[in-house]
Amino acid sequence: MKKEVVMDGENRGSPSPQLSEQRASPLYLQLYHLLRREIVNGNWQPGDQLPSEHQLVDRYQVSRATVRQAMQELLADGMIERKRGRGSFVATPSLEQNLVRIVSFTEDMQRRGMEPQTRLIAAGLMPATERMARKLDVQAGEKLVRLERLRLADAQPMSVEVSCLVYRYCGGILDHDFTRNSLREALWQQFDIRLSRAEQTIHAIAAEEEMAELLAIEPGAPLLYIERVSYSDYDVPVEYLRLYHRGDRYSLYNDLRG
Amino acid sequence: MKKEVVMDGENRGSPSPQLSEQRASPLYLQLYHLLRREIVNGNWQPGDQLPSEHQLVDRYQVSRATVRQAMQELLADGMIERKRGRGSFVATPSLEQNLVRIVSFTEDMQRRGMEPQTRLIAAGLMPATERMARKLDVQAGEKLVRLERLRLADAQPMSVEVSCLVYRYCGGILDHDFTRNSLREALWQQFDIRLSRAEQTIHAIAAEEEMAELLAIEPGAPLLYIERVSYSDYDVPVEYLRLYHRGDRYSLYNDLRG
DNA sequence: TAGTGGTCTAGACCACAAA
DNA sequence: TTGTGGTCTAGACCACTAA
Repeated sequence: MKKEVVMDGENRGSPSPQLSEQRASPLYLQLYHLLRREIVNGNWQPGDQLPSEHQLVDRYQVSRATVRQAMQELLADGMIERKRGRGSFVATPSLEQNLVRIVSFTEDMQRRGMEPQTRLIAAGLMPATERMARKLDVQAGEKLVRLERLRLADAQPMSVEVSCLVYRYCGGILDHDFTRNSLREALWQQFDIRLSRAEQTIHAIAAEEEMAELLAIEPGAPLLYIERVSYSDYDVPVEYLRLYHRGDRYSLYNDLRG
Repeated sequence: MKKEVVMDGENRGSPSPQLSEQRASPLYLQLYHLLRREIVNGNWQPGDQLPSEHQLVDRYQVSRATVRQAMQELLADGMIERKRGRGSFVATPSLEQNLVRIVSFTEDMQRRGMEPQTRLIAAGLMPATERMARKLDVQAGEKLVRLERLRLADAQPMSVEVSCLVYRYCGGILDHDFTRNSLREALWQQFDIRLSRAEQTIHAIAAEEEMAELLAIEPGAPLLYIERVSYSDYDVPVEYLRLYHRGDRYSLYNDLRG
């Protein structure tokens, strides 16, 4: 860098044309989000080469270490691959990612080479049960939005998703067409709520009669059942989601360290 | 650092008393493994404070960035927590770790606050089936060690583990007492094989009659079924493992990024 | 106030891949 | 030979915690 300005916390020497000088968040995180957006929005496709570290240093006027830290985050997300001597490339999305990132059903099915489709089973309001209230950190009885959708892959039932959202945060969300648009998208665009992280548990359960009928399987057939609580930027629980995946059609994949 | 020696790749100025000067592996990885060992061996207990970055810099004569890189790896493993202004601490093992690291049944159960126990169902040799051969990258019919164990928690059946190992790599392993000692331990001590990573898939299946009997459940009851291939340091597949967990007693947990 | 981890810079040498 | 990412150093300022 050509800056001779001493860093003083207020102004570290006009960081870049595009990274905020207000230091709302660390430079490496700003750069991370900026690059991530290019990938998520599809501006950069799987296999595409990212700008080199050197180019990013030049373009955003930050040090190489800062660029590398941003890249490291993308790597941890599984969004890029890096090859010494060659460069950094947008990763081909893998099945593993649905145990690392929050992935939409549509995206998930496309990776599996299947045609996704959605049917709305039910949409309405309900009071929070004890269990839901605990998970969402609200009072029992608090008004929730309940959304039940059947997901199909290649025209065959794959999963049932039951979403429960805190009404207080996203009242008008029921106006949305959930068979066409993603719930996450709606939360973001209409209510400025970004789901920044989630916690989930994974179980094997037997299908109850009602669920079996929806999924076109025998009652008692095994389901991969996932319970997930998603949190906003401010670490407030926003959604309590239950996923019922057909055991004969759906599985998860991941890597372990030794 | 007080070195005025210029780094030249052969000798970067006698790095430290305890980190190899031969640069067999990067300094930060050596330090990572060194610290990791202290934790895995139980020399440092959950909640214990690790030496500060500054102390590690002094002790091992490396730069702070190198220390931080080692710490970063431990953090990614979920083995430590770091608190600004306080220090780094050995993490209390969480249930999440069995989706991040290879965790022994014993360790897993202790985290769940249960008493682990093992019964040997079968141990012997068998020829590799087509499927196994593919997974282990050997010829179909190649001699494998097969090990079947029933795992109990609080004296109740929890899981069945079926291990298949390439006989060529670890012939004499059957002499081991697998109800008392871990398979990983034996591979390491007797054959110098370290399982450095693994790939797994997670399914929900219905218990077959035989499995149901072992696990003391009804035939058809849901199982969390995991298929795992573990690789050695040299990225050679060593073990093909099948885990059958009782759906009513066992579940997995993990965090997602937004 | 002293000590911790978090962020950032500027610059170096390295191994690796491709032309 | 050039350009890439991988490793490493030395030193700086910051925010946070606890005494």
